[in-house]
Amino acid sequence: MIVLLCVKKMRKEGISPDATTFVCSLNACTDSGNKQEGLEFHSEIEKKGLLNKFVGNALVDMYSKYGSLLDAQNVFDSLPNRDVIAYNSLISGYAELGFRKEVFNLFDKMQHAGLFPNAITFVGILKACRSGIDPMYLAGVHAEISRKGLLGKNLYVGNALIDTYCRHGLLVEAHEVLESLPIRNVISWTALIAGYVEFGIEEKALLCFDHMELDGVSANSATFICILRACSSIGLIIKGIIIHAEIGRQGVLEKELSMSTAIVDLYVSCGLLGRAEEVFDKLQVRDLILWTTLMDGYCKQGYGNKALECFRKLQLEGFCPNAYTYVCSLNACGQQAAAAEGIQLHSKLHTKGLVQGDVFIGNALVDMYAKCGLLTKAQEVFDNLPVRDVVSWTTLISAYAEHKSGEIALSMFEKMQYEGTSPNTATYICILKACSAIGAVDKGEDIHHDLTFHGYLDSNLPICNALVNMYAKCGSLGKALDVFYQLPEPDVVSWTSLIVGYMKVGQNFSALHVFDTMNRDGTIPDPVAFLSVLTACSRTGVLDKGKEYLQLMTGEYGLKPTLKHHTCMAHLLSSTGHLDQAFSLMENIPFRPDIVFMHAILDASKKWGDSNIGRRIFEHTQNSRNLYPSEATVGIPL
DNA sequence: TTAGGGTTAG
Repeated sequence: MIVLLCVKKMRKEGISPDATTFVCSLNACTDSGNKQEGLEFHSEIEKKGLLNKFVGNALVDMYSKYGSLLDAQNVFDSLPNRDVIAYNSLISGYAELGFRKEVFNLFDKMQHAGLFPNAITFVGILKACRSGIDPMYLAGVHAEISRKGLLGKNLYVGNALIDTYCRHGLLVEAHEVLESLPIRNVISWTALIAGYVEFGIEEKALLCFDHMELDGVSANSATFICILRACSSIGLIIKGIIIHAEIGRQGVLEKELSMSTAIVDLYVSCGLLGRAEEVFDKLQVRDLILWTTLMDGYCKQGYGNKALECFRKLQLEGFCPNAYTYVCSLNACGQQAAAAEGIQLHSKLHTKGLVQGDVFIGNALVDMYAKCGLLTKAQEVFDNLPVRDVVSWTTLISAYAEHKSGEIALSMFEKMQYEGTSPNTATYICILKACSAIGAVDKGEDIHHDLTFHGYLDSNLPICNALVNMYAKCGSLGKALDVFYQLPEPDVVSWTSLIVGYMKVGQNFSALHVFDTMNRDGTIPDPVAFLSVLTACSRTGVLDKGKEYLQLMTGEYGLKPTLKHHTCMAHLLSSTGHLDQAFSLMENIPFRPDIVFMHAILDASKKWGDSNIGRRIFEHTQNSRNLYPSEATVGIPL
């Protein structure tokens, strides 16, 4: 800005800018993004015939940085002699926007012209290699950089190489490059940490962060943002709070909104809504990304209503929702089964042309309709999508699997592959769920073979769990056990699937035994595991054990029982003749009992011939709403 | 006087 003011002052004093003045002015325009003034300088330069090598290069650089690649190319083509700097400027411009072919053409051309690519050229080449290239090619570029001895001398090249490897998920290679560098700075470390976070290897990201500090390199805001994201993803709230305090000490928090966004994301993702709101409310300036982050967090925590409230508020504050915001609002509508609001959003998105224009929005719409139970609408939106990706298909398959249309889910799974889309982890989990819902164990076995063939079972615990669960629910306990015993480290989901498997074939005492084995094994039970073991208790009528497990759940593990847990206990109490205790449970739990709960007691009161309890239940029912007829039974669904 | 690296919601 100061440069441009100086030039103005110069002109007032009657001094004409020369080529050097123009170079400085063009750079000032480039840095400040002052496009209009840059264009004016360009035409003045042309008029005055001041286009020398330096001015030309500054122009190429300016247009490249503006992303006006046609203009950059035109200036470049008009230069009588192009040096390495001209090539590098244009290469960087094309690389920034992902025009790989142009970058590689220029790279060849400069060498044919007898020019030697330098470190800066390779930074551009690496940027062009961020996506869409064979990793083998990247290894070749790496070899060439090493051969030229550029890695030891120039930190920029090393850092760009780390980043490029990371973007391909080649984290071992990226880490090796970092280790091999004679000097590393905060950017080298941050690039690697970002890579680990992006590919879900948060533990390694955190190790790198510690290593970096031991190396004497201080984190900056970019590093903090990455590490906060790691904490948020794996729910490492204590570490997150420590980082938050550290950021506060360094006083960098107020400067960057993106850092506050990462902190809000951390708290909301770890369920500390109060803290998230506190940080959010204190901010003087807010942007759409911050609002959307809060909305997304609310959705993930199951507060779709709060997310929709945000959606209204942010618009009142004058923000115009973008595709991300709409995706979050659609998620919230689905979660709340708010069909009316969802339909309203759909028509708005349709008017804006976003339904056809953005596959994420299309997918979110399919999901919203599915979650609202409007499967015909979901199918209709899906059919009209101009592009369908694996997420579109998986959303639809999941919709049918969830709504007891396992057969349709299976046929969609076939159609998806026929139309050339390969299933991913999420698709396989959905389709295995569909198989278990309709007892299609044969189809499940076919999928098992596919999964083995594609090597999924060696490393993918969620898929293995879905397989154990599918065999268990289909009553093929032996096959469920076969998969289970192959698992190097079964988790609570694997164990719970096995418990369900034993119950499915009526071996309820064995189910209890599995739970005890899991506990001895050191696997921490979750609410679903407790629901499964309480179901087994209620089926076998072992009241003492049931009370023991509930005590374990609330005492040792500090978990809050849900209505379903209480329903198991009510069933257990009443079926063992303790109707009074069951009734008092009903009166004392912090939930309104549903029809399943009522039936659990009513059935037993018939069995024990206690019409008095029956009457009391009936009276209680009269006072309760929400007692729709239900197909649900006591405990975990088998 | 001209070229270069990491972070920010689906």
